[in-house]
Amino acid sequence: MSEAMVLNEKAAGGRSGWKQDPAGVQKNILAVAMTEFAANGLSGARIDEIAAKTHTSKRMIYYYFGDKERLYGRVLEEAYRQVRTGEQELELDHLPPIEALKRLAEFTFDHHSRHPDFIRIVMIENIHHGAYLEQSDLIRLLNAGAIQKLEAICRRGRADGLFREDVSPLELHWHISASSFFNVSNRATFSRIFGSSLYTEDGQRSLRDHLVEMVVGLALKRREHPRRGTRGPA
Amino acid sequence: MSEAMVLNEKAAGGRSGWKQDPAGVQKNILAVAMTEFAANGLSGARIDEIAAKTHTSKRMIYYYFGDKERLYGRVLEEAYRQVRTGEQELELDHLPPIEALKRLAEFTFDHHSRHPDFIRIVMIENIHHGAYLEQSDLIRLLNAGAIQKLEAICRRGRADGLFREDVSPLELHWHISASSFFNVSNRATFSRIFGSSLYTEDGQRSLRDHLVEMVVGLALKRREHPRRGTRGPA
DNA sequence: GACGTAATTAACTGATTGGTACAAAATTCG
DNA sequence: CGAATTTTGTACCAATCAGTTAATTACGTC
Repeated sequence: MSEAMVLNEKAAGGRSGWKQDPAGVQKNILAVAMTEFAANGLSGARIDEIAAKTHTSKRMIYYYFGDKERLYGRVLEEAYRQVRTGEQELELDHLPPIEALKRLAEFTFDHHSRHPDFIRIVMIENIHHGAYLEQSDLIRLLNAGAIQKLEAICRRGRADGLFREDVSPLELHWHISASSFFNVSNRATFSRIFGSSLYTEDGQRSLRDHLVEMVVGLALKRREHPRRGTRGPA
Repeated sequence: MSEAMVLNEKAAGGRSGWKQDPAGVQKNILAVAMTEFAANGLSGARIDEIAAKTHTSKRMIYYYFGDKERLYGRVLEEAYRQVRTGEQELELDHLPPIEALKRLAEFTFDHHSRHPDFIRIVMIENIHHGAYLEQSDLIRLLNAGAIQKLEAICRRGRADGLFREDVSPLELHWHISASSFFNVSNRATFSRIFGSSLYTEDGQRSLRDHLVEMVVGLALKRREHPRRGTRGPA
């Protein structure tokens, strides 16, 4: 004990000339943690590894974030914040409803592609049954307006007599999200099983364009009678 | 050492009257491991926990499967085997192309819903960048014919002049998979953010029916000229 | 300048983990 | 039947892990 104290005195000696930067340190930890959790998941990521990749020490992770799970929860919030912030830049009000819907679907597809770490964090969160998301008021807040753009488009589309009366912004959002998310989330397995042609530039454009076509088809009023008992738009 | 040997002799004494069942033990381990890996992921699952839930000892896990990762790899194969086996039961050849496509899309959506553990294992495998799937010849074999049914439908649809000439079975498969998979994989986060209305019986039916409608719309030849510069099926 | 608090580093800790060593019972084969 | 092999269980092990302790430096206030 007294020997350990002596050793401590020796080892700690000599560190001086530094400035406190609480905000910077927290930010650095969060950034590194985001990468590590996205790469390895909550269970797989290692605090020592995260600490080693920051400009600070493991102690500060516990000082600022409490424990591993709370750090992960903060990373989850930060991931949502970054992505939702990126979505604000999309301007649709000046476009006619059909154009606006297409633009939104295209943007969403590409936006997901641009944020693989966000996709992975959400994948990991789903593996953990959304338990950490459940505890976050911030994520709820960040997502509160997530489908308002779609709602506005649907209102306008219906008012113009172009969209179905029963079109559901929630479902449209779901379908757009499904394809946009899956495109990133399952690329590893899908491409290994079925080849990587869909993950080329042409393949991605095709997927995106067809998603747009399908979503618009879902939103628009039908113009034909059913054909052969099917309800296909034909 | 000699004391440990004595203790070993004492502890091991008294266990007799058992029959060897190598196949049964392996099967039991695989079943338990599937549940544990699906629940906790590769990193999060614990060998001791898996062993405790089997009818055997941890030693047998290593005896039969070598190590944790190889066990996981076998679980992955087994998951694919079960799901692909389930898909064989679908008979489509007697149906007209449009009906067959609809039936396939519906079946796929429901089939995914019925196998949450498979979905979770694939999610986990994607977190691990498909690295374990990459090492499996069996999975490749199991998936070799995964889109043959779709290919046959598209051939028939094109021959009947109903489907687009450039319809891609691969893309159709992708779109059907995207929605079917996302429906299970992201339920935890989606429902926490947007509510659970889409995960009721009515909501699921709506999602499935709209998926069918969209996919059929993608496959069918268009019957109209573009409208207002859009390429929507209108 | 003294004091109290915040921020920071390095070393330490007990528990857990995947895997191994040893031994015993069951089974097979010549 | 005996020897070799397979199957099985228990106890053990070194490394890793998330988290903690002790100490030092920086900073703000009086």
